[in-house]
Amino acid sequence: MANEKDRFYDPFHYNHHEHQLNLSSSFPSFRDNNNSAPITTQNFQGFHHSPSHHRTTFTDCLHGSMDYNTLSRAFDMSCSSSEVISSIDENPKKPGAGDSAGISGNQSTPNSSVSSSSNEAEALIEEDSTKSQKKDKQPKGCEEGEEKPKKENKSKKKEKKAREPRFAFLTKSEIDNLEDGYRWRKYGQKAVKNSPYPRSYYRCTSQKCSVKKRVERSFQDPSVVITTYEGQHNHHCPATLRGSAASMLSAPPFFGSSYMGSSLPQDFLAQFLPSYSQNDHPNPMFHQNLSHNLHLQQQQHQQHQHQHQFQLPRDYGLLQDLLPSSFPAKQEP
DNA sequence: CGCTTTTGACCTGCGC
DNA sequence: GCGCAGGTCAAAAGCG
Repeated sequence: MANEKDRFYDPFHYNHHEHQLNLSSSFPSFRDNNNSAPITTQNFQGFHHSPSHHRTTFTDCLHGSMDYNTLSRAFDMSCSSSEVISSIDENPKKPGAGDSAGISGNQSTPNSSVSSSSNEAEALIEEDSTKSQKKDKQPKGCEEGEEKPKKENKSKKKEKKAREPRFAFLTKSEIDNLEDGYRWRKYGQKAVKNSPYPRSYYRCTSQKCSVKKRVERSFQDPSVVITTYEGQHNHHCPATLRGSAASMLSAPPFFGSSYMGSSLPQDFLAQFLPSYSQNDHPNPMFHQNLSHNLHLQQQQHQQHQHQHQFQLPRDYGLLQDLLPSSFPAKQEP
């Protein structure tokens, strides 16, 4: 079933000094044509060696059916303020691949040198894609605004409702529910098989917005939070409307203050912005916030390097001080 | 009082 | 068909 979700794109390979995160090794669908060296457990962990710090260090790995919509959706929604280890788009895997693996981690990857987090990322994707393909159920009678018994509703729902695309992030944080500028209401929590950590289900509290997110902690690396967004907000980020601090939230986490002066955002933007024409982005605030934030951050970085210029959310707090020594330092003017 | 969280029950789909 | 696991519902409890 070859729909547009089955298209694969080359992953990003973020090379910054010797740091490289090549999650293509985790995803058989992806191979780096130029640099086949997969990330090893050592260099992956070295990259993230700081223990349980809240950092904004987007590394890379936009992956899977990574088209513009997915990206923009991710940028709009994934305002996680902690260290984003990887962002993963829904990856429809070939059928027959171990669906049961889920995030249980009992699957074997072709490349044994991938990090555990990468393994788990793959597992997550696998779970997402396969589940979303095979159980496209949305047994919500309440959405139609009618009060009917559940069974009646469900028996009616014969036709499969297309599931919203998902976008998952691995985030290194001690905080489970990361601030992303949107308001969420928790509607469920489930124990995850083979994991001591539960999975929480959240819905956007905005009316008519059906975006959901799942938050769970990696059982392999408890410092990693796996956040999976599903759907696209049909409204502005509430925090965006409340000043510059919030406006940061509307930009992706790697535009945060941690990277001021670093080349990563610029490099990253150089890859991305051509496809992000201002006219195209569904969220008019995106570019405004993005350019505004970058400009503001550069200005303030030069003037007040050691001060926090924004009213950052709780997990932004330590950003300035917590960059690992192995990470490229901010360029002093 | 209104909103959010908790939590047990329920539903659905898949594998065996 | 049954059991399992993921996902959702909704009443109750909690909170500001």
